[in-house]
Amino acid sequence: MMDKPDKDFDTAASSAERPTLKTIAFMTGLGITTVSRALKDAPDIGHETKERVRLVARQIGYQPNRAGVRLRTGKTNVISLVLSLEEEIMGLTSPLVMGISEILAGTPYHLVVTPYRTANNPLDPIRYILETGAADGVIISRTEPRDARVALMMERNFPFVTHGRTVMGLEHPFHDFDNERFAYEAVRKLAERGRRRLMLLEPPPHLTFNVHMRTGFERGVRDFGGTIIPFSQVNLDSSLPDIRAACERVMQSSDTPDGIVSGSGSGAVALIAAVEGSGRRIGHEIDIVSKEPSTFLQWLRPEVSTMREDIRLAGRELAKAVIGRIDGRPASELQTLSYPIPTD
Amino acid sequence: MMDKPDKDFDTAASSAERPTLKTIAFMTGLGITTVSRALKDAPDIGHETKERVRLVARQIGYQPNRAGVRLRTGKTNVISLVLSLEEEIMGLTSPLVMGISEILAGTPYHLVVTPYRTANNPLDPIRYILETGAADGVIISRTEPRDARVALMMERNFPFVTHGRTVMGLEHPFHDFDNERFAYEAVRKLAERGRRRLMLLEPPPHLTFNVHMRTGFERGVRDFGGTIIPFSQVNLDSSLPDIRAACERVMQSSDTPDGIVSGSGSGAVALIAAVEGSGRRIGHEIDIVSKEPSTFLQWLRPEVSTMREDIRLAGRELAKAVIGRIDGRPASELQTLSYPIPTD
DNA sequence: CAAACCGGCTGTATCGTTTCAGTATAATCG
DNA sequence: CGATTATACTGAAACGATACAGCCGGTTTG
Repeated sequence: MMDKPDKDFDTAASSAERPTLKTIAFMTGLGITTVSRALKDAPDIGHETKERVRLVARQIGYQPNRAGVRLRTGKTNVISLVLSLEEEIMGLTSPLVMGISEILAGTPYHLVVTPYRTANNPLDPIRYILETGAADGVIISRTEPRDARVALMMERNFPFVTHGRTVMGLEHPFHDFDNERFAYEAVRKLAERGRRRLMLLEPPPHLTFNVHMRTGFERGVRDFGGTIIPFSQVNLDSSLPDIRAACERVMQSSDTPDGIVSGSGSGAVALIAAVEGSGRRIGHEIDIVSKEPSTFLQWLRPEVSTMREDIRLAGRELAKAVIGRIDGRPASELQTLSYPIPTD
Repeated sequence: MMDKPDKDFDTAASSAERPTLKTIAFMTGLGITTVSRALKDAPDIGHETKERVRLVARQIGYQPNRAGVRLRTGKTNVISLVLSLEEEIMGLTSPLVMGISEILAGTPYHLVVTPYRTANNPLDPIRYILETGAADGVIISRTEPRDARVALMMERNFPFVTHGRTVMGLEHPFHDFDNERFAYEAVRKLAERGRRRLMLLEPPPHLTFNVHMRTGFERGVRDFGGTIIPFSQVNLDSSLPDIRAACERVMQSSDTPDGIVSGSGSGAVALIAAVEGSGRRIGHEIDIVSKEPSTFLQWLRPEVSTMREDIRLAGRELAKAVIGRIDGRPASELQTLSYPIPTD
């Protein structure tokens, strides 16, 4: 039967097993406590001892057991990226994840993706994280002006950062793209081409950047002249076929635009299809300015004027901000804005 | 100074703190062990007792402490998605992550994104996970025919799934898109339009699906007739400007194609730009067939024939496969293929 | 009728780490 | 010189969960 496994020769120095503090303690002849404190550079450990411990630790490739640390201290070394499962529509998740990962790679933090269905309460994942202590910090997007998630995490004093700003008189870390500027510059471009009847494919109304983009748009129209063609039946969250259909309807109405601003690259695709479907040619009867995440439009429709939003950068900034917050830096130092990048 | 925190009224039943087994044990009057075993539906616990425990647990919203479980059992409840930081190029990370999350949402598993730089050894993240026991299962992509990561994980008998197949006589879980079929059908389409001088923008040579796609392409050319215009200076990993430049060169040479197959949507964009830049019109002097991840091309260049690859589905299949493997199901049951989706 | 068995429950040890409250030795002080 | 203090180190307890080896009262068995 020979069932008894010949374990427990692991008094300390076994080689196959993963090294722990105990292993180092045995090898150096020190106590576990001493090793622990030496590795954290505590002031009450002798200099030479620290050196010795560090050397051994490096040699045997010691890495603290995450479960042990987490159980004892509550520190998870996890950053949670909270995403709507439907977010894909905008396809901006890839670069965001990459940007975050890039920063986290140099830290002990792991990135955990925590999804939720927009149908459900977006507070659910936040509650989960708060209640179970699943992460040390959270990154959220689709930020609303009065965002319940922000309120909740502020109240609990939990480190987080938002992709997008809020309007609730609470100081918290954020990174945002200057959508107001984008829209303003977009209108300027259209005006320069003599366009006067302007239309905006806007962000979903409940999200903060809806206000920003519309503000920029309206300010542009005011400053550069023109009229606004309403187009609020659809928004950037609408399906592309819906956007296309809505745009086709407008193009067949009596009140048609000669300039369109699109808040996203994929939205622009639908608009282009609709516009061209109506027999109009971009650059001739009508102009379009779009935000472009990658390099698509620029090549397929050079007539469409674009400005880039660097989402990977956003990821990096967001990661730096949460970590900053976890490290106790004040929120006011962790608020950054990025600007439209010209794509000539 | 009133510094002493009034903790430790937590003998068991405190309400603010997160409930543990101890809490339930106190409330039910049972031992901690009993509660633990009752919740796992162990056979040696009375029926009524189980009911009682379950009821209380549900009432107070008990959730096992992950660190506790992990420390004791080694079970992490983590699935690690190992990604190249440069993978973004193909932009397929979003839907992949969404698909995986969708499945994981119904399980205790969390999704951790583990990045690496392609410059470094792709084995690094695998070694890290293996050595630190950072996950219960791994999902890898950019699979090679003789993939060292696969060999390593098989040897250690560690649960994983590959996005793409290998050719090393080892039976392991995978999900793959039938790129051979895709290329074959692509050639068929071109042939139907009378195209005879065919060119393929192929996957990176070291990845398995390079072989698949080329096999399908070559089989198609053989079956439907035509000649192959070599185009191996660039591949799907090349930058779009590089692809464009290479394609422009070909279009100016004496040996020009009249039909092109593109292994990716973004690659197609570069090809289109080059082709049109050379004065040729798609659908007239030349035809292009492309794989399309989203709905872009179809609308901007309806002349380009496309077939969709459902990456979100891939994410779902991959997630199901790792979990299956973790649950001990044989690899042979966890191998799936998905097929090109016509985009009419 | 003692022995074996069974159902249902529980105490203890353990995973790896950190915190707390020390201890031992040597140096400093009045 | 005894008492204080600093320096360098250490054992025990705890975080929450699970595996293991019991325990106890009652029934079956030979």
